Amino acid sequence: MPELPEVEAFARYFAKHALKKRVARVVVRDERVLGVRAETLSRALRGAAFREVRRHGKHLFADAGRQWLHLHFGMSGELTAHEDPKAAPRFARVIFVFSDRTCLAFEDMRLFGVVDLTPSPEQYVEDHSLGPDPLTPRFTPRVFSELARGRRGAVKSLLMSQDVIAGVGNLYADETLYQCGVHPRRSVADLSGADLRVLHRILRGVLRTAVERRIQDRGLPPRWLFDHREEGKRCPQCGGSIQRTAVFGRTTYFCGKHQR
DNA sequence: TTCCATGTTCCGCA
DNA sequence: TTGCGGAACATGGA
Repeated sequence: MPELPEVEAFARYFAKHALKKRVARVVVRDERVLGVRAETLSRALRGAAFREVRRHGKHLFADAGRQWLHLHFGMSGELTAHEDPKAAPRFARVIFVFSDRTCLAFEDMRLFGVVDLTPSPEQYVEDHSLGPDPLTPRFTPRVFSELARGRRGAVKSLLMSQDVIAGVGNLYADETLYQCGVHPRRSVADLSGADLRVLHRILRGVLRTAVERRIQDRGLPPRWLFDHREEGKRCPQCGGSIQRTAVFGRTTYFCGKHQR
C-alpha cells in the first residue's frame, strides 16, 4: 500500500528503530530488490550510523555519511523492526542488523521495491525528474497550476504523474477526485483556476489526514472512498453508485453521481 | 485455475 | 512533444 502517507509512516518508523544506531552488517536475502551490488551496499553501510531520514514522495532516504540509503517500496514493501535478526519474516529481502543486535527488515513480497544508494536525496530527485512533494511548502497552489498548465490528459493522470507531483498513487488519486467531486477522466484543460485551487487544497488535506492516520496505525475515515472501492457499492457521501473503470492503466473507482 | 493487485519502466502509436 | 494503452516485472490471495 505504499503511497506518500504510508512512506511517511515508514520514515517515522525508521527514525524510531534505526536512527543513530551503528550498522553491524547488512543481510541480503534476495538480491532482486537491490539497485547496487550487495557488496557495495554492505561496504557503504557497515560501521556507519544513520544520521537523518528524509522522504520525497514515495521515496525514503537515510543519511549514512558518505552516501544515502534509498528505499522504494514498490507495491508491497514495508519496514519491520525485530529484536533478533533470525526472527525476520519470510519476505524480509534485506535486513539491516545493528550493533545492539536489533534489526530493521525491508520486506517486499512482490519484489517491486528497490534498495540502493544515492549521493543525496536532492541528486536522486533531480536524476529521476521527480516533481515536488505535495506536503512541502514549495508545493503552492501557484506551483500546482503551473504544473497543470498545458496538459491535455485526464486529471487522474496528472495527479499520478511522479514528474508533476511525487507521491500520489492510484488510491490517493481516486480519493482526492472523489472528495473534489471531479470525474477521474475529466480533462485537465477543462479545469478552471478555481478548480485547480480546490484540487490542490483537497489533495493536501487527504494526504495530511492519511499521514496522521497511518502514523497512528489507524484506518482512513469511513466516509472516504477508500473502504468502498467495489463496483456497485453505495457512495457514503451522496448515495450514488460506485463505478469501476480504468484510467492511466489503473483500476479506478469513482461515484457515478457526484463526480463530474 | 484464473484474475487481480497500492508501483515503475519501456515500447509503440496517435 | 505529449500522453496514453499495454506489457512486463514477481508473487500471493480471492
